[in-house]
Amino acid sequence: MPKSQSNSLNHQGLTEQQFLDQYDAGVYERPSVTADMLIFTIMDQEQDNYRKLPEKSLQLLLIQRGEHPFMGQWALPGGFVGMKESLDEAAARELRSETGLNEIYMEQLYTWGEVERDPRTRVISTSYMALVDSSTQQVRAGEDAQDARWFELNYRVMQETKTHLPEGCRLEKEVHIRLRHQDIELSGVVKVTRTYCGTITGVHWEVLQSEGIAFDHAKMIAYGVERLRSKIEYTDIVFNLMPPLFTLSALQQVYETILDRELLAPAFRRKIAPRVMATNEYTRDAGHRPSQLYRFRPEWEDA
Amino acid sequence: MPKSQSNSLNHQGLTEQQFLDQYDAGVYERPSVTADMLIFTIMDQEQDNYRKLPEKSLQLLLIQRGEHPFMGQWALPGGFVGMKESLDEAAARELRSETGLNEIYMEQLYTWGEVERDPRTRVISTSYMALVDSSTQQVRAGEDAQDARWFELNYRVMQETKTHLPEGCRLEKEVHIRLRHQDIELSGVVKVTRTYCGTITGVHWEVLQSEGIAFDHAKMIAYGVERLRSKIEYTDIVFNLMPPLFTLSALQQVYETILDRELLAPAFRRKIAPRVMATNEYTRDAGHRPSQLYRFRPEWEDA
DNA sequence: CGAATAGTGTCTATCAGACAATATAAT
DNA sequence: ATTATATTGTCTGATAGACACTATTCG
Repeated sequence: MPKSQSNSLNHQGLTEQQFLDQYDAGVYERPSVTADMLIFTIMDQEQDNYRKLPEKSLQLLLIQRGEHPFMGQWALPGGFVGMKESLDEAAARELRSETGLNEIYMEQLYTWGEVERDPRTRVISTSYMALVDSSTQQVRAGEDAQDARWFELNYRVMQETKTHLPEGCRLEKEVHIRLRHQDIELSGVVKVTRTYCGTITGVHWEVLQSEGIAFDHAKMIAYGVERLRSKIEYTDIVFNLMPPLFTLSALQQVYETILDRELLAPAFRRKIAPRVMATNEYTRDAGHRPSQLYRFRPEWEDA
Repeated sequence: MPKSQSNSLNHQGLTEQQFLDQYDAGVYERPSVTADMLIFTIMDQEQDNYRKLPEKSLQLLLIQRGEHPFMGQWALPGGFVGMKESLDEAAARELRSETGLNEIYMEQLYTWGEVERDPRTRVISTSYMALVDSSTQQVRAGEDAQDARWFELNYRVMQETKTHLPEGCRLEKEVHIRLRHQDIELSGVVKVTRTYCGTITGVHWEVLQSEGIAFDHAKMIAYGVERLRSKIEYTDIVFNLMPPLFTLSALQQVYETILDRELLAPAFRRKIAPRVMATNEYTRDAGHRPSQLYRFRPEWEDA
C-alpha cells in the first residue's frame, strides 16, 4: 500500500497522525461482509450398459443450515469476513474448512449488496467460484461434522421474453435450477432481466422461487453457472475439473455437461488441440476402441 | 427475497422469530464498505492543423481529497455504503453527486478486500465503472464545491517478465498509469502477477508506486482499464461514450485510444457494420471529404 | 492541384460447422 | 460380426488482416 505520508494540517489543524488517532470508526453503522463459495466439480453418473461411457454431471457443494434463519435449508459454504483477514483469505478459509482442500482454483465472481438479503442484519456477500477435480483429490464433503453434500446441478433456461419499450427493449430470462443429492431435491427459479434503454444496459437478478435453497443463494448459483459457462469457452479453467490424465472424449463430455449442449467431436478436438498433449497411455477394458490419454498443456509451455 | 418461514426450533429451542429477536448483530466487529467509481469519458484534444481530425483521449474523473488520509491527493469518487441503500444504489448516488448525471451506464467490476487498504479502519471497496458521453451530456465536474476534475488517462504496459517455476510459471506485468489535468500530473505503477501452478492460476494486483493517487486506487484504475479494453471488444459499451450521431472514423478513433493500438479501417468498418445504421447526414467544413453520420443500432433491433 | 480523410474491393489465411469415412477394442 | 467409441480427412462458409484503389471536399 502507498503511504499517505502527509504532514499537512487539515481544516481542524490536525496532522495525519493526529487525525488517525482521533478517528472513531464506530460512529457509522456498518454492514457485515461474507464470502460465499460456489464449489463445482464433475462426477460420473452410475452406468447401466458396461460398453457405454459414464455420463458426467456438474456437482455443487452445499451445506445444511443448522441454525436460523433458513434452518434445515441448504446454503453455499460461506462465512463472515474477519477484521484481520482479506476477502480472498476468508474465501480460501471457507473452502479449506468445507473441503479440506488447499491449493484449489478460486476466482471472485460478484458482490451482492441488496439491503434485505439476510433477515438477521445487513449483509453484503462476495461470491467466489472454486473448481475441484474430485476424482483425484479427496474431498471430504459429508465426512465433516457439518452436513456438506455434493448436489447434482441442473441449470436450464425455461423461458425468454422480449418486450419492446418506448425507448428500448427488455429481455427477461427465466432460469430453473435443480439440485439433487440422493432423495434430497432442491429447486429455484431465477429471473434475469436485461433492460436496454438507448445505449444503457442494466442487468437485474431476482429469485422468483426457492425450494430448500437458503437466502438468495439461488441467484448466486445462477450467476456462477453463467460465468462458468462463459469462462470455459475462452480460458483453461476446465482443466481444474479434470484429473492429470484424461481422454479427449471425457474432456468433451465435461464441456457438454457444463454448456448443456452437444459438440461435434472433430471441431472440438481441433480447438482443444493446442491446450493438450498426448501421452503414450491408453484406456483399457472399455468394450470398444481404447482412447489415448492426454494431459493439460499450459499456455506458457507453448514456445 | 425468499422467506425462510420456518417454525422449527433450533438447538436452543427458539423459533426463527425468537432467534431473530434476540440476534445481536453488534457482537462481531465489521468492516466498512465503500463503492468507488471509475467514470470514463472520451474527449477531443486541441488541434493545431485545421484539416486534421482532432485526436481523442480517454479521461477519468478524480476528486481531490480535502481531508486526511491522503489529503491533497486525488481519489476515485466513492463513499461508504449506507445501511439502507444497496451497493448499486450507493454507486449510483456517488455517480450522481459527482457528475450530476443520472441515467448512465454502470457496471460492477471487482471487490477489493485486503486488510490494510485504508489507514483509518478496515475498508472493503467495490469498484464500479461508468461510461459517459461528455460531448452531449453536461457533466459538471469542477463546477461543484468539490474538486472534481477530468484527467487524461494514459495506460501502458512497460515490462513483461516470464519466470519458470518448478511446477509452473509466473508472469509479471508492470503497468504505468499517467493522469494529467492541465499542469497536475499524477502517476502510478501497478504490478500484475499471474501465477500458474499446474492448472491453478492466480492473479495478484499490487501498487508499486503511486504519485498523487490516493489509497490503492492506482490498481483499481489499472483493473478498470483492463476491463474496459476487454469488454469493448465483445460488447456494445463503446456507444455509451459516443454522441447519438457519429462518424465511423470517430468511432474507430475511440477504439484506438482505448485499446492503445491502430486498427485497419476496412476491417473495422466490416466488424462494426451490424451495430450501426447510416443516416442521411454528413459532416461539413472539414477540409477534406465529408463523412457520413451513423447511429447505434442495438442488437435487439436486429430482425 | 495537393492534403487529408472517406469509403470500397479483393486476396489470403485461419477457423468452425458439418459430415463422411476409417480404426479398434470387447464380446 | 456387432456394438460403441476413437480418430482423421475434407468441404464449405464466415471472418479478420493486409493492402490497393477510388472518392470527395477545402483551400
